[in-house]
Amino acid sequence: MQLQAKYVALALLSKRPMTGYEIKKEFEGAISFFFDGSYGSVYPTLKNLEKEGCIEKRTIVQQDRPNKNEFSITDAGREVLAQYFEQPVDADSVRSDICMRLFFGDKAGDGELRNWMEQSIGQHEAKLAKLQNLHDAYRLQMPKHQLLSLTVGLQYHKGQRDAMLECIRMLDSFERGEQ
Amino acid sequence: MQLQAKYVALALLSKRPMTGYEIKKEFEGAISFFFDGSYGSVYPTLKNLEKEGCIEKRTIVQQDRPNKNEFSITDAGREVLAQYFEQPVDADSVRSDICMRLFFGDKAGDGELRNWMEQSIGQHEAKLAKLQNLHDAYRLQMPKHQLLSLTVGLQYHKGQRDAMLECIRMLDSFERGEQ
DNA sequence: GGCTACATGTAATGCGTTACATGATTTC
DNA sequence: GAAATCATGTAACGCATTACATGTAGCC
Repeated sequence: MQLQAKYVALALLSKRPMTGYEIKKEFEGAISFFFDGSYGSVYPTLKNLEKEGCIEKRTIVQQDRPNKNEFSITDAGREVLAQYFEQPVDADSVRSDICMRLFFGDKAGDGELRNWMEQSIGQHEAKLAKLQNLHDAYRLQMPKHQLLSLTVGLQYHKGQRDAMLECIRMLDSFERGEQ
Repeated sequence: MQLQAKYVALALLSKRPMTGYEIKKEFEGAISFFFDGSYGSVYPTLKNLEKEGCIEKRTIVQQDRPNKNEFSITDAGREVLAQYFEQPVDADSVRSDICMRLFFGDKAGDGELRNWMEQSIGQHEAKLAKLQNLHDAYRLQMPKHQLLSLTVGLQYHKGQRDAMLECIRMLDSFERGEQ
């Protein structure tokens, strides 16, 4: 059983009822470290979950804004979520373009390799800043397990940024002929 | 342009001609850190690449073994690969079941959380051992950029393992009431 | 006047997974 | 005798992505 939008949505709805729009917002916060999904995955996922009886829709009419569809989890949904948590932990899956480029970058010059690594460093630092903000802003109200998850995310981006910096140093030393 | 089986296969074939079976083997080695794919993705991918003129098939008849289909990259394929490398670096994508469980694990007991983290530690250590073996065995023959990629992979698994250990310590201190 | 936030969805397409299907040879 | 390695593929299905499509309200 792998991590998919379905379970993340269900887990969010187990805290409180939400709209698709709000779920997507959550995907962009602390969750963005371990999962990401677009509207194109959120709405179809909700539709399926509703069809399966895992969630229920309630339409909230608004005059000044577009109407909302608010979903709440059902007992069946809670059961599906519980079954997910009973499964063995699935290994993390990583897809890394930068590593692909490092691995196969024999035809790229050192300048290009360096440029790629700097792009990657920028990406990790942006995410780091985001997670750090969340951490600083909500540390005190956040349930302890959420803090644990954030810790892992912070570690990941720090570790990858540092690994890139280390690689740049390695490149430098290669250039100086210290093979 | 995201990292997909297509580009990994093309990059492997840019080094030397290979069969689908060999490509799958490569997926299980150092590449496994940044990409993974099953036979069900390898063979259809090769078929598509051939249809697009990016690779060429040569059947090698063997008497004692099943026949092989060996693929080599064409100029068109080299061009497609070069275009891939010209794109901006795509951010790494991570999907982490363990972080999902930490984030939403409010209903799980501390024992369960700990058990999950230990599973995760085991997974990272297994990968670590594999990459470390590759590193030790081929460090001297390996091109420098492949070494860089391995460095990043090692860092990742070490970092995640250590983050899990840190989380276990945090759990302990929560338990002792040091909120 | 333009951008952002709010709010929902569909259609086409692509990519990948799992399971199925086969079968010889070599090694323990 | 059993298991692993070599070797190739298909079919069904599921999940996700991208782009499209629409429209208001409030802020700068």
